[in-house]
Amino acid sequence: MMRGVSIQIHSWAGGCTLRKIGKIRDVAKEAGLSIATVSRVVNGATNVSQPTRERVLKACAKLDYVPNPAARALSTNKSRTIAAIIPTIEHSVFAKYIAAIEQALSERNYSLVMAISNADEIEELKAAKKLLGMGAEAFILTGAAHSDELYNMFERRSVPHVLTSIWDLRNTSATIGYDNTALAAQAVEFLAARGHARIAVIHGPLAQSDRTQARKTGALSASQEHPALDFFETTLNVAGGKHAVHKLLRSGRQYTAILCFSDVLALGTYFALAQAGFRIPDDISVMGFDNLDWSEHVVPPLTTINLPARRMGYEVASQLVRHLENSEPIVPTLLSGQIIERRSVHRI
Amino acid sequence: MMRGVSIQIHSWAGGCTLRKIGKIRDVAKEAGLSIATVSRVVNGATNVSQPTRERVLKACAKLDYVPNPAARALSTNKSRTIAAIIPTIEHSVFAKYIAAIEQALSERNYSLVMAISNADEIEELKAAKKLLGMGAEAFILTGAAHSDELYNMFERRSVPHVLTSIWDLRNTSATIGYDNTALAAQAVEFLAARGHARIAVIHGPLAQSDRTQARKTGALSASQEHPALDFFETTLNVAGGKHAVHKLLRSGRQYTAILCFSDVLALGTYFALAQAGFRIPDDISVMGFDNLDWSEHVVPPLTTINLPARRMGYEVASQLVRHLENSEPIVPTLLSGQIIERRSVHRI
DNA sequence: CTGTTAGCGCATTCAG
DNA sequence: CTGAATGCGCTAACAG
Repeated sequence: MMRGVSIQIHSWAGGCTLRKIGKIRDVAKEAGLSIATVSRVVNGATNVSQPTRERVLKACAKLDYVPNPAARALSTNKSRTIAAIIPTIEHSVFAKYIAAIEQALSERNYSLVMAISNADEIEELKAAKKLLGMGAEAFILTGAAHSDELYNMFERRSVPHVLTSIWDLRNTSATIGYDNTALAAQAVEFLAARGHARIAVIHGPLAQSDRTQARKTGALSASQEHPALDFFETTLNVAGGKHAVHKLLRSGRQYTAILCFSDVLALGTYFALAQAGFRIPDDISVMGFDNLDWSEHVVPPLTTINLPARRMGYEVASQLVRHLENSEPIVPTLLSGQIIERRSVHRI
Repeated sequence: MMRGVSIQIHSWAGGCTLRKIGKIRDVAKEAGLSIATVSRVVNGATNVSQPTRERVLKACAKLDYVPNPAARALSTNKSRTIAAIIPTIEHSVFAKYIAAIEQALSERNYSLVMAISNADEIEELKAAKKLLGMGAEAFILTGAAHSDELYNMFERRSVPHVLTSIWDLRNTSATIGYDNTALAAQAVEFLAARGHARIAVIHGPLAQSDRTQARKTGALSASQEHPALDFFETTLNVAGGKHAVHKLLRSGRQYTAILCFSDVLALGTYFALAQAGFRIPDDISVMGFDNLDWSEHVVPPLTTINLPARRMGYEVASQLVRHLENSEPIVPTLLSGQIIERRSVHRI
């Protein structure tokens, strides 16, 4: 191993005086104190006299001292790193959610390592192993459907983890999220209350998402024969929404409303309907799920269900940090979503 | 410090036999070999006999051995962590880009730590310091506009970094991206070639984005009085696109085409135009920038400029890893974007 | 091919 | 309030 030799091949680094970046020992020498004292002030211990503290701080500044995170992690057995595994980050509510987690973690001086599982349990397991092997202290997962091996690994190593985007007390892992079942039921009731008796429901792949499954269950529980519900499964993107509408139109059945289990699908629905010459909400009502930032700006503004994505990210991150730092238990938390009534649903 | 004591308060962890997770010494003991040998096979050294290797592997499996990343990082002075700072992750091409980086890094057993700067140099600097203090070995930035202090920090510590989403050889830092100026010029030429003589250009905040500035420069350079260009600055989201169109309509000038410097703005444009009773492209043409995944599914399908976001993410990640591992230089790379002609632009 | 050993940089006892 | 000494778990010389 070449110790102390730093190779430098960046053309942009030429011509500058590169003082050596200080380690804790250098700072101690510079300040004429011991490394223990330096460590104390750097870590905010209170048992250091004010003059000493200032001497150390000055030395730190002079040497541009940044504690080596690996050494610190090795010594404390804490990496200050939390992992999040999400099914996808593109065109979805997850971007919002991840942004919130990142921010909350950042404020607490933690870092986020992220992996994308593509809604695949095997990929997820692989990612989790890698993340663990990179020092993640805790995991944020989406939904409750994960491989047994993943759960076993967490259990075996006592890795704190929380399940998000769902609300399911049957689960033994801590859960912070919203109740997809109840929310979908509310959506159906909302539509029924406005006189819709035959509703087409467009949703993403059931096999890949227990959130979608929960929503379907909820919709079904709210209908009980009335209103009549027909389900159309499709891919979870704008194209999928369009295809589903085409199919639904060809089915020949007369729907007065379309409920989409994602705003992205609703956007596709808007375009397919426009193409087919239907006006929203006069000819047919459309309702979404997610309340993405553009949902209120489509025409007509989309009636949808607001999901507390930001709040969820914030809550998960802060609870996990509290747990890691003070061993506070993770308290299962139900966050509320709500129907945002705009202009895309008509009363019949 | 409490060493070796792992606190466990997860209700879900009860009832399972928690064998102690092995360290390298435990594995060595289990296999009846030295820790050096274990280290060798774990790190894929070739100078280990096959039988020995197998004994080690078996012991690793038995003890569920995962090398401690902090110890490894401390010893090798390498964290296998790369940082990316992006302006935003929501509703944008950055989600796609980050997904690509994550994937490429993941394949090489690196991890990505991400921060969101909200297009603010001060926030960015703060984030970079934190990320550095968390062990990031290299940085991926967006654009070329960064605080001097950030550049100095990188120079002083010899931190490899690459600027992305732009192409600017005047810059001293390595750059991997696309040529916003040229692409915007092409867009204007494309429109001009189809007979558009008066074009409204809608774009996001210039002050926050040198990419937007470059696009404006490019558009201007391609017009030279003809076609006539009017610029409308707005917020970079669907609402912004709508507002800009409202303003542009109120201006009273007759535009035959609207060029949006982002597909997100184009989406807002679609809705504003629909609201105002204009048909695309019969009454007015619309062109975008980004080629987001839904762009081909809006109605009419959006003519736009494809940005190589995925390829860029992949390229940056792999070059950075090669640089870190083999000291290969980062080669400035221009990736090509191209006009995707669909149905939203009319020939006059 | 395998084992012994010396740090990596830091936090934290334990003395003083 | 401050300092000296120990070890976190691992990699990489170096010896055999």
